[in-house]
Amino acid sequence: MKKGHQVTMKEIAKKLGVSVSTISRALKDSPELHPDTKKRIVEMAKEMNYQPNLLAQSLRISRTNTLGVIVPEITSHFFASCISGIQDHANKRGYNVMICQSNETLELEKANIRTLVASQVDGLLISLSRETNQYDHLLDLYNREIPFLLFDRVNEDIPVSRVTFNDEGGAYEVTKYLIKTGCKRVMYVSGPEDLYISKKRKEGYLHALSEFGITADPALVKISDLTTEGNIKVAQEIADMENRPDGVFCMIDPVAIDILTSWKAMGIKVPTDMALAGFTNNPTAAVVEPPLTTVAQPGYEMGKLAVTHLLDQLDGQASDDPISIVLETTLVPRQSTKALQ
Amino acid sequence: MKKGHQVTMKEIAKKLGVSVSTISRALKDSPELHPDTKKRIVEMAKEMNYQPNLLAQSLRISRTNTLGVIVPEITSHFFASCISGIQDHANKRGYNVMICQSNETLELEKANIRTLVASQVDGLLISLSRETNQYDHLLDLYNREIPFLLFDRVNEDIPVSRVTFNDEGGAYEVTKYLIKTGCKRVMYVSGPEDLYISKKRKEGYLHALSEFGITADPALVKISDLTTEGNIKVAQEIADMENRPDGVFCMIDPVAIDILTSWKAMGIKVPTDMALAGFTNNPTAAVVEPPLTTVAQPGYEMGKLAVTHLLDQLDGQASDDPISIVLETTLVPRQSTKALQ
DNA sequence: CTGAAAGCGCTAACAG
DNA sequence: CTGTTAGCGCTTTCAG
Repeated sequence: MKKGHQVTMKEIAKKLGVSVSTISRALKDSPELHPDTKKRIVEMAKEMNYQPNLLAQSLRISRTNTLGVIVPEITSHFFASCISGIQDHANKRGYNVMICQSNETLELEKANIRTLVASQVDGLLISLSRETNQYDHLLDLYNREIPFLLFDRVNEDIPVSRVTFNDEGGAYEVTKYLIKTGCKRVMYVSGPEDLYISKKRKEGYLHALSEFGITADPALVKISDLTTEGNIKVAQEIADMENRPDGVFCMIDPVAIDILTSWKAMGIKVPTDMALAGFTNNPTAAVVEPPLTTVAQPGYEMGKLAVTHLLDQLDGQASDDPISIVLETTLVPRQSTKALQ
Repeated sequence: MKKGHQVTMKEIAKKLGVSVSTISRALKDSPELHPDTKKRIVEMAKEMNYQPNLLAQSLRISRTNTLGVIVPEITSHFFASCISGIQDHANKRGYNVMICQSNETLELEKANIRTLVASQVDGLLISLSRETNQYDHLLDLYNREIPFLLFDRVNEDIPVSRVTFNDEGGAYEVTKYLIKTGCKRVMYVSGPEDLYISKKRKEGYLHALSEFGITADPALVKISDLTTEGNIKVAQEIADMENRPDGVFCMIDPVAIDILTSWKAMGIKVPTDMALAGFTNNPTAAVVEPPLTTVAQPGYEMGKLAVTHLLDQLDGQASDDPISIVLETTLVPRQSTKALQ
């Protein structure tokens, strides 16, 4: 299939007997131009259904007005919300967005960066894959002075702006809530330990424990690989414990939901036998039975802040010095935990 | 913030004392080139960390190897799955993807098309917004011979390939299932009547009724505007009916879930008082209580088929004549309906 | 086997 | 106010 012909400035110029530069000027509403010729040109352009070739324009002005976005998984509701926020606010400022997903692999993350850079995007918004434990590709971006920032899944060693949630604070709040609703032995189900959020949320968990004078018990921290199978395994392990926890805080909602489902099948009641809480506030969290207590992370807002900061840097409204933007989370109490007294 | 300098072929040429065309040939592994010079060039390119400028390349060969995708809503799990399928398979064939969302508005749909076309994408994959009831922008694409196809939210009057689900068949199956599990009065809760899927699924619903010799009762078709408020209103109306249905098939899962939630609050039991079924198989459908009987639509697969067909057309492996690809759906029986006897 | 030259569509000095 | 010219980075004839 071959694309049909696109009208160019040259053709308008020929038809009107003027030069291409005049066309160019007329179409960008240059002041130094006779109003009449301008009018003639604009009308003719419309009549011929002229559409500028952004490729040529970008090549010429060496700016594409396009940003690249890399997320681990587009089908995750949270990342989809981020993208939505990024796109809306990029468009608002005249920018387009190219979205890629790394499918949680370092290899694709690198490949995505390569093609986005080759496509001459003006900047990049990146959320790291789970696999990413080495950062040459990011340092390379940094060294080549390609503007980018990290959001949500960040690394703190790269001298670049990042947008994160107050993960520690959110985890602290939910753990505190579990304790205040009567839990004496609160467990934390973490993801792989090298993940940024695994660490941060554990810090919040530990912080809450210590605040209530509870000694952290290593038996009350479990690690899931975050697959459904892994989550089910953890659910089983907890059920098998001689001295079960009475409250379980899971690093992310899907873990909590898998555990909830497993427990249901085993006849374990939530929250009476054990209370359960998650993190993220996925749509599913609201509809499971019982509805899941969790911590809301406004993804759209994160996307908006991230893209706004990057664009501010690009057009000089913000300093190039890296900053860290931290969004607050909100505890969403539901029925998977007991009520406050 | 200014982007750092990017290495160009010119610079490699100067450093090596050869011409730019030689660099170009070496980098695309042209056979008519001395192996030694080729090797020297490739090594130098790597050393200098050369990255081709896709913009310049695309302008020259008038092909971008980029496809544009427009979906109504990126945060919908179904569309996110489609995008995922599109992206994976586009990448596999050396294409990039630019994703846009119309936010269910005609205006943004048009604007998205305009910028994607201006960006010289090689083709477009479009799923129409709910608002789209006029098709000039698509006919324009058609007249300008820009390759595109429609998927899921399609219009049948545009002479262009489309990829859809067998909506009628899916609706037929689920209605039949409701009848076979004992429902005598099955209701259909539709979306706005001009929507393609509203019509198709209604056809399937009516087909099943007639097959069982049941006369369609206009009181057993309700229309929701698909907002949560609208859905709740419908739930209330059903509850208020003197002669309630005993089975309700909703056009999409969110409607069913909102109704389920409303009914729960009113003390109506599902499926004993009324059975309930949806369509799409959203992640939430599996976790509500009771789990929702629904019809699965493999979004990833749809994306894959759509992009594969478009790329086949682009590189001549498939005819340019429009075809209609219809994917089958799968009934997913769960506990929101009674069991088969 | 390699180089020179033209040109993709556009913008931006520089002249007039 | 408008045209001429050069060139963004790359590919591709056409010569040699």
